[in-house]
Amino acid sequence: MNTDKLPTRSENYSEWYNQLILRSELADYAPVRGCMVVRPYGWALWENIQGALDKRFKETGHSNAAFPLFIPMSFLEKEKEHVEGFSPELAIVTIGGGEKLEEPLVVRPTSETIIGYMYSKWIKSYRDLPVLINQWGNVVRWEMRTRLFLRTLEFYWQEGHTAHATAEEAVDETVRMLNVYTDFAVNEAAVPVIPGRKSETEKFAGASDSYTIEAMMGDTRALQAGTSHFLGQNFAKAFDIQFLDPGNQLQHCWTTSWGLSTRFIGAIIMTHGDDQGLVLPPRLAPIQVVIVPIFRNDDEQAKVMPVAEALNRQLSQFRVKLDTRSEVTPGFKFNDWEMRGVPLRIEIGPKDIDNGVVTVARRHTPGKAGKSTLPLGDEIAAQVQAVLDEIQAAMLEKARNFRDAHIHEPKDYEEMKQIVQDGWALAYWCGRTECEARVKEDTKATTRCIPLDQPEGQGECIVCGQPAKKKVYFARAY
RNA sequence: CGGGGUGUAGCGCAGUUGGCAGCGCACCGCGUUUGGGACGCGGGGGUCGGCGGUUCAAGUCCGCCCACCCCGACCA
Repeated sequence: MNTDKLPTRSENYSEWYNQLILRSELADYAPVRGCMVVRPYGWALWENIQGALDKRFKETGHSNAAFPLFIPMSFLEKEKEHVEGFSPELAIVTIGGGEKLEEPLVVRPTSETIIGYMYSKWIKSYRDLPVLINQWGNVVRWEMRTRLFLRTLEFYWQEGHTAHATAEEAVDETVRMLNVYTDFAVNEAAVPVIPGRKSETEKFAGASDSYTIEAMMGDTRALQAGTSHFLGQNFAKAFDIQFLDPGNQLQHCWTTSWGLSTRFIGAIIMTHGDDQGLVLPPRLAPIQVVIVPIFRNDDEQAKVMPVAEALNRQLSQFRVKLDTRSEVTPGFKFNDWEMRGVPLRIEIGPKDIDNGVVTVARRHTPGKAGKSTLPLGDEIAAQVQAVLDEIQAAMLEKARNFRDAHIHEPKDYEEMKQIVQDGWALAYWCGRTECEARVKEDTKATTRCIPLDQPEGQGECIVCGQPAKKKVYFARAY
C-alpha cells in the first residue's frame, strides 16, 4: 500500500488526477495503450450512476435494448458528416475465424448507423412512433491522447436513440434528455453543470444540433459531461427510416441520440476532489458510511466491537462498511477512507462508548470542523441520513460557488484572453466560425456552449464587434 | 507522423572502468503496537524490453527492432 501523500492539485493537477484514480482503486491501466480496467470500486460508482440515470430513462418512457458491437463498414459511410467525423478513430476488424472478411466490420464508435438500419425495418406507420430505446454498452474510438476516464480507447456509456414523427417532437425529446442529464448531474452527483447548445464546429458528426452539459473542473477547465443530439432527418434519410402518416403520406422520421459515459466519473473526481483525495457525493458513493472501530487491547476490543457490529446492522439501509482490518492503525484507516472519498466516517472507541455517542467525520469538511458526535440509539439511522443529505447539499453549493467565482463577463477581447487562463468567459458571440477559430488560436479556449436560459439580447461579438444575439461560454476544455 | 525521453522485482529507482543483481516502498511470517499515515526481527520475489554483435566475461559497449511517456500535430 502506498502511504506517500498525493501530489497536490496546485503543484501538478494531472498527476494528482492520475495517481488518485490508481490509488483509490477506481481504475488501472490495461496492457493496451489507452485502455483501462475499471476496478470494483470504480465500477460500483458507475453502477450507481447507471441506476440513477436508468430510473430517469424509464420514467421518461424509454426501454433498454442491446445492439451489436460490430457494424458493417458501409453503414458508417452512408452519412457523410458522420463518416468524416469518425473515420480517423475507427477500429476495424478485417479477419474473422482466420478468413479475410468480405466486408470490414467496424467496432462501434457509436450506434446511430446500426440502430438506424434496424429502425428502418421496424418503423412503417405513424402508429409505430415514437420509438424510445436506450442501450448500455461499450464503444471504441481510437483516440491519440488518452486519459483515464476522460478519454479512453474503449469506454462504457449509455446511448439513447429515438425516432419521432415530427421535428418538434424530436427537438422536445432532445431537450427533455438534456434536462434529465442536468437533473442527474446536479441532484445525484452534485455537479452544477451548465446546459446549452453546441456551436457548429463543436457539434456531433451528423447532428443538426447538439446540446451539452458542461462542467467546470477543479482547475477551471471545462468538461463535456453529457450530450443530447437532434439529428434532424440526416440518419433517417441515410437509412430510409420512413413511415406513413395519417394522411397516407410517406415521411422520413426525425431522430435523436443522447449519451453519457464513464467520463462522468472524471467529472466527479475533478469537481469534488481535494488534496486528500476523492470526495464522493453521498447519493452515488459506493460506500456511504465507513465505521472505524478503535481499541488498544483485548478488553477494549471486547467493549468496542459488539457496539460497532450492532451499529453496522442498524445502518444496513446505507451502503456501509465496517473496517475490521487489524493490520493497520486507525490513523491509517482515516487517511485511507478519506483518499477513497467515503462521505461519512464513524469512529467508535472506548471514550465514545463511555459517553454513549459515536464520532462522525464529514469528508467534504476536512479536520475538526467536519467532526461531531451523534448519540447511540434508535435514532441513529435517521440522523445519519440527515448528515448525508446535508453533505450532498453542501457539496453542490461548494461546487456551484467555485464555478460561479471562475465565470466572468469580459468587457473586451483583451480581458477575455486573461479570463480563460483561469476560468470561463461568458460573452456575446456573432456565431461565426472565424471568431471561434481566432479565440482557439489565441488562447486554446473553445466555445463550450450557448446556455439555454438566456433571453434574446443585443450585443457585440467579443471577438469581431459585429452584432450578436446570444452569449456563449469560452473555456479551455478537456 | 515530427521533436525529446524512458525501459532493471508489483511500484519508484541505483547500478562506478565491462567482473556475484541492489536499495526504498509494497508483499509474507512472528512479536510488540493501535483516538490522524506504528516499529523490530526474519523471509519470498528478476527473461535487466526483444533480437543479434563485440568480449574470457555484457544490465553496462555496438547495431536493429519493440513498447511506453512528454511536447507538437490531430480529436466529442
